[in-house]
Amino acid sequence: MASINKVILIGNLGKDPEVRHLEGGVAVARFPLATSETFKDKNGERQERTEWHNIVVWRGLAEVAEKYVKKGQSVYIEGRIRTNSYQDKEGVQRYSTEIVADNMTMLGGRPEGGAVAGAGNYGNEASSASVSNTSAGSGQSKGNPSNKPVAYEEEPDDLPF
Amino acid sequence: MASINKVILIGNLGKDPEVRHLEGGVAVARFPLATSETFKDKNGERQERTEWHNIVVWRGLAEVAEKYVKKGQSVYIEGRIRTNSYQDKEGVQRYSTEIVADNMTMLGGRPEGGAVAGAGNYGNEASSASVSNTSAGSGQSKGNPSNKPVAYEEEPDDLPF
Amino acid sequence: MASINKVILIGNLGKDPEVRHLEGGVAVARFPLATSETFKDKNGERQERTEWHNIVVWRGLAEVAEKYVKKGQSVYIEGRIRTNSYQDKEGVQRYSTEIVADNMTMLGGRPEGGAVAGAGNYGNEASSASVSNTSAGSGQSKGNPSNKPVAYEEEPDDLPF
Amino acid sequence: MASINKVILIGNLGKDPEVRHLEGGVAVARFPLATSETFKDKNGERQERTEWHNIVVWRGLAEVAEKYVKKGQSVYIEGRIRTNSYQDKEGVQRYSTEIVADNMTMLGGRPEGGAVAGAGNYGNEASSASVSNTSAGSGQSKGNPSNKPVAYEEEPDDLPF
DNA sequence: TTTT
DNA sequence: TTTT
Repeated sequence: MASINKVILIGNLGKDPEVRHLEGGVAVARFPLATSETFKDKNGERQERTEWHNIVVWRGLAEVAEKYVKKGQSVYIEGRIRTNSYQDKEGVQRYSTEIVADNMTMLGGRPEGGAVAGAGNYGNEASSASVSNTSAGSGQSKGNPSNKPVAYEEEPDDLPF
Repeated sequence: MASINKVILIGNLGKDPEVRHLEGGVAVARFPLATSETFKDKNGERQERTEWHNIVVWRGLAEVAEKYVKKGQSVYIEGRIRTNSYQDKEGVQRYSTEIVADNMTMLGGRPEGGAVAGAGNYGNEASSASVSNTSAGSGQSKGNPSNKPVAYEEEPDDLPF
Repeated sequence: MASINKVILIGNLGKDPEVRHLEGGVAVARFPLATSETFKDKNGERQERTEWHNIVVWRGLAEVAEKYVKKGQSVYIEGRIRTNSYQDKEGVQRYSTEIVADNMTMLGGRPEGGAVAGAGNYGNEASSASVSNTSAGSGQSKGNPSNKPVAYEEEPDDLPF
Repeated sequence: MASINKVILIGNLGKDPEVRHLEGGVAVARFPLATSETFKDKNGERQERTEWHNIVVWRGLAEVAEKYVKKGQSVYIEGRIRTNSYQDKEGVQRYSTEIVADNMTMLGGRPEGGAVAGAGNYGNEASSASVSNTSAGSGQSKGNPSNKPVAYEEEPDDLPF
């Protein structure tokens, strides 16, 4: 059936990406991304609300995230919403929502250390669709022998990442 | 800070909208929306995965939803992601993600009863930005004396709906 | 430099797609797509304005367009804006804007003949990213010996279509 | 009829905005915005293509553009495509495409003079939906006695800007 | 030149 | 947990 599931975010990373290399060499990176909006409450006072998004990127984009994207930086994300369900220890069905990104573009922002020079610095490298999403150097294991995907991290070939 | 939080969905309603009228006459409608994607698994078999989105619409759009949108129909939704947090009965912090829609356009689809004639039938009424989002006829209470917003349903003037 | 160029349209085809097969078998389809908006003029009268978009689709999507998409139908298009420049016969620089689609999903609508049954009928076939955008059967020329791409229709491998 | 016409751009201003104040005090700003994409040509060489978009912003956003947005800066634009038609001096029908923005967010970038301090500096002021789009201080004419809207710049109340 |  |  005709279906669209599309998300566009511009926000700042709350932490450095956490990168894992699954069996077969496929990379996955995760990081929290903050978006905030300001509004006036009923007393006319300016308020701010921050939304936290769990971003997941796969393969080539994950390796870009690993190398170039840091806490504090601003990125553009294009992807889709995905809600995973699992059972908590009491056996209750729980849900966890994440954004699977298929495009990520760095916009600059305030990197921490200082190593990353400035806004848009790695724009070309990181940009968007041109970053290959095919398996990222399978075989060239980057020292991740024991990492296992968590329960809801199904085999990458099973799902349309 | 520069921030964008935008969602675009095309999907089908899993149920008729549930509409409530808060104090002051502000309407809120909620309904589940399904999007699905097909992909090949590692055996080359076609698989389908359905994503369920919790849609929330306010004020004028809620009244449009109440009158014209039914289970099975296809709608275009534009909005933003919002994650509410609450404590479950064990005191554990839980999260619930919804899509607050600020544009909703009917695309037709498969209404159930038959009362709704056809695709796009009410398109003009329902369409998008032209639907007023200012308080929907405050005072003209539609018989909802006891309904109280749930905990995370804060006062509408407190939040940028 | 960090750059995004993204268009999302839902509209109706003004004509059947015109399909051409370039040397090498790459297919290109073009069709006009109407979007319309209604608004109140200063006398409070409802007015309608229709926008016409020149849609271009390549390769696999062009073949989907050729087979399944007809005048009158409603489609979802995702793509990017592209403005071609050329000189008119007086040597004046002119511009022509088109939308290069990389995702096209049929939403139904009112096909003419009647052969196309109903809304979303070919949704699965046509849908989105899963439609291959790799060269569409090169070699299997579909009888297009003399068609040459127009001036601004550069070699497909030269441009990121 | 169900119709969507939506554009999302991130790019850099090619010039400072040109602002005009129509009768009634309504402001309009225009500026060219560049987006660029890189791709490999058939020789495997990296090529870049730049797209120029004619951005138009009205009312409150125009005044934000006038005050805070400068050549070289990076902005996020959300709007819709609009193609105006006119007759050239030979009486031939010509078309000119522009993007009417209804959301503009500054992302920083490379302002020229140096007066504008840094990335996202005026983000809060400029941001998005919160910028009023109602008539921008009618009466407080900013010294624009003779400027007349060009032919295709119809009365603002006639069109859904 | 579409659709409502 | 980010940013302004």
